[in-house]
Amino acid sequence: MSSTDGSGSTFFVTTPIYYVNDVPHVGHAYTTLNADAVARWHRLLGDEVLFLTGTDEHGLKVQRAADEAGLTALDHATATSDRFRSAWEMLNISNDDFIRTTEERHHLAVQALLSKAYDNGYIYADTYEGDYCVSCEAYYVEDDLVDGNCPIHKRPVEHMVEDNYFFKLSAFADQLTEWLEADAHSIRPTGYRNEALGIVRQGLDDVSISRTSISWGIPVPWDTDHVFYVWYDALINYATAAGYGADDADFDKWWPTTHHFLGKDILRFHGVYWPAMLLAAGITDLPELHVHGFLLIGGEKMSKSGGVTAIGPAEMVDEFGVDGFRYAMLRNHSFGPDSDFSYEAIVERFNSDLANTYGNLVSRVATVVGKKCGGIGPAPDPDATLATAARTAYAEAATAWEAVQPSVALDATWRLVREANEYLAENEPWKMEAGPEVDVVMGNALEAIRIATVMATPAMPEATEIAWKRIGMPGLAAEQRLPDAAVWGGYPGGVPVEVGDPIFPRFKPAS
RNA sequence: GGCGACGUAGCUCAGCUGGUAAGAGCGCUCGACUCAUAAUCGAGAGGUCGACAGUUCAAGUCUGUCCGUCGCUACCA
Repeated sequence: MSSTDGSGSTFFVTTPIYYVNDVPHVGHAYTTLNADAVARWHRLLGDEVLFLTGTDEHGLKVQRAADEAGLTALDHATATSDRFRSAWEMLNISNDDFIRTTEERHHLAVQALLSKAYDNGYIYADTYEGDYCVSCEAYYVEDDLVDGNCPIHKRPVEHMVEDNYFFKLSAFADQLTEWLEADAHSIRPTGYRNEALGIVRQGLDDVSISRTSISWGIPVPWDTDHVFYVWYDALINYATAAGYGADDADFDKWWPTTHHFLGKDILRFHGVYWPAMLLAAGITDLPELHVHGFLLIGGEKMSKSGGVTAIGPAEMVDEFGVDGFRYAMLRNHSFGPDSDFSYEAIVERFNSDLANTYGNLVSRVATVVGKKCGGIGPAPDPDATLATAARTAYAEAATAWEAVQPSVALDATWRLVREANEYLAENEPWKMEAGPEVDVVMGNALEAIRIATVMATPAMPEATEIAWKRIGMPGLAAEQRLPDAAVWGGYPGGVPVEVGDPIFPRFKPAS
């Protein structure tokens, strides 16, 4: 199940598929960046990685938005889907696949998977009558309504009577409980696993999974008057991309190593409904979930309905650069709990960690090598004291990445960078005469930079390549293979070191 | 109402199954250095670990109550 031994395991990692009616914001970026960083770490380990993101495009809300815009639902979905695609390109997201739920391959997989559940007796027809909120695309019981309005959108509900297909969620309570209790890695961090257990314990009702009132969806194959309700088509995207129903060998290869990244708001769907659907279809390998909290602004939730201004990733990238933004997002927020997002915190982080500690280290080392070593980076000393720091940093970072704690991993990585700065202060190579003594000091500093740079590539794919070239390393930092590349002594020596402009110029707020 | 999370230095947070004299980064003060991006290095100040009670030889670390903040309770990461 775990795939971090670096021996060519597979690793399938996903983000949620984002609803096309949304505009990409910092929250979407947060989930996606964490998944991306973990995907990149696994590539460093030599794992074969399949990293999936995409867009969720069915449902009445999309259809109505398209009507308003005077477009077909598909054209509208395409236009909005592209906003996510370009946002992820801008953020250097290394997804291997981008799925759209409107794609043929997805329709086939959904129909195949749910047909299987139907054949297995877990889907049945029934009539549903109730008050329906179009915005939610959900029924409400009277107790939930606020003055006859939808409690979320505060708009009138519509009374509807529908023949629906229902998923026998109630049949899976025991299996879900067993899975959650037996597998400590089923849902992490643990708090969210407990929440999922709580949901199951509170009792599971069967859920309606089809609609006759809309056509913008995936037809129910055994009754084409119906389309599947958007959530039940959406979740299946993960299976689609892994090859479900299309390529059994592919599916068998990827599915056992599935890791879903998601925010806590959709824990119910991913931690309860989705595993039950898989079980209903006879798939007993259940995914691992990595659940994170919300980014808060001034302690308040950031969302449309929360009324807090949503911030676009593009403006953050304009301010801090792609890698500055990526690093700050990963380093400032512990993966799991809610945490405060602030511009000031990013500025602090950028200046402290990137400009002062890492960027400045590269600059000062390059300059001294230029002056004392003729611009040629010397080889490190195999027994340098810094070697211990490097070993510790790698061990801690590797553990943290494995546990999906990027902030911890980067903290560990930066300890090595700080120790390199300390090492220089202790040895004062700029005071020495050119010769073997300086060479050893500078070789060690360069080696520390090399190792830290490899370890930082998941967070900063561009800047690390610049640093990699500066210190004269051939190839790409991202092409290195861990753990070997983190072993002390990999810096070859005898290669040219270039001074260049600061990689991260210190940030001065516009004000 | 139900379920849950959180409350540790000015700020953001680490502190696993209880046991060396409570930690890190940032910020602040002082000092050093001058290779470097007004960067770096060192030293220091600063906390009765939300409150109360309990369990224990021993509690941020377990139990209970309370106070405070927040979230979820079908569809916004």
